[in-house]
Amino acid sequence: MTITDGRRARGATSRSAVMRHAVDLASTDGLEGLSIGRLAAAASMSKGGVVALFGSKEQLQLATVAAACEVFAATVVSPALQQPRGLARVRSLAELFLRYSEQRTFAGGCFFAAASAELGSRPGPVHDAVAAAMRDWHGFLRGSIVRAVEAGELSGVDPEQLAFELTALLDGANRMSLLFDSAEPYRRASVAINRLLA
Amino acid sequence: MTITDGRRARGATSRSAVMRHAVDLASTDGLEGLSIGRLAAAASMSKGGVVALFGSKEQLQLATVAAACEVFAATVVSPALQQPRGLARVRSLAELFLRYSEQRTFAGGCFFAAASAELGSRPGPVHDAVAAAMRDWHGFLRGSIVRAVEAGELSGVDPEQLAFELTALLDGANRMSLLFDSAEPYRRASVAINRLLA
DNA sequence: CCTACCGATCGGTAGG
DNA sequence: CCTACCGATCGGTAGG
Repeated sequence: MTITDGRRARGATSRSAVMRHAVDLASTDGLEGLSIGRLAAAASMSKGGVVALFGSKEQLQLATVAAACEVFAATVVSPALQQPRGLARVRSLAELFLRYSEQRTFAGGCFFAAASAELGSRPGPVHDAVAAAMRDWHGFLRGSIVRAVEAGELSGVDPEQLAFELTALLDGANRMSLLFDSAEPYRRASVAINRLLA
Repeated sequence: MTITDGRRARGATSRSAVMRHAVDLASTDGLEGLSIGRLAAAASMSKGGVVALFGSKEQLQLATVAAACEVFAATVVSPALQQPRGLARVRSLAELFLRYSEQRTFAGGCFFAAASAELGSRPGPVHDAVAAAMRDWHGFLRGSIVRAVEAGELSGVDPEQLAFELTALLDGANRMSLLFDSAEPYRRASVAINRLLA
């Protein structure tokens, strides 16, 4: 027996439409700066409508983090899966991340860099969701490095240590590019990463 | 002829007392989240009093950035000047930065990491003040590296490139330690920095 | 999904 | 430095 609930289908469509605005607003103004009123205005909707869709600001923030995860997965992780396991995939992940940041997939640069800086020292469910997303990403990167080590393409390497250094360089390039409005940090990061993966 | 303006002297004392609270609030809640009302409450003062001392929120933010610069200079830069020019000073700067972050000199970790992430994509005088502070710090680090190269203590090194990599590792350690509430990133950063400076 | 409304807080001003 | 106040906006509720 199929339930044909038109309201639920419309709700899902509305949610994803509003979500696009939410992710953009949060990437520039932060998850705390993402207000229900301004989001409603951006989505040409009433405040009550946004509240009806998401319930509370915290749930809106959690939905926004989840939506950003999907964008990140589609932009960085999925394309890298087209590459064979091992060093090629590690290189691909680094390059795709730099492109994702440089092309300003999110208006305010890497969504997770902004979110983790904003929530780094404030406990709560939203902090935990951001930390979990970062853990997933680090874990995926580290796993990819492990494959490269197993294949003998990287020798004398501690995967955890290399994962730390790669993410530091990727995030550093994102931050400095935003702060100084320059593309040079991306080239600096590439140079360092190529040396680490040589 | 000496001007003895008791009000001005009292104003300066009050300002620096309020400033200490402002820097702490901004390091956890961000420069935008630093509200005049909560700062007044933290300093046991009326809102009007805070406004009288600083004039506007933007001027309060600028004063807060300046105060954070002084703390950073006293905690990281000045002690490093005790070391002789060259590689010893570069090592000292890196170690002092990691200690400054790990000891939570600011409640929310490195003040400038938080501020630059928050204001990275929002133009204005406060953004410019933060960017200028970061530029000074990078310039000092790069200059210290140049001395080490000139002294023959670092060979085959591009100072600009090395400065980028060091700051990426230092900021990366700060961010990951805050996000995951762990001291491990500091050890990872030390390992990488020791290799770069070997 | 809407309108209408709630109490709280925002940055800032007036006047002393 | 204070009190008293301004209009705007905040997150959220009520009722439909």
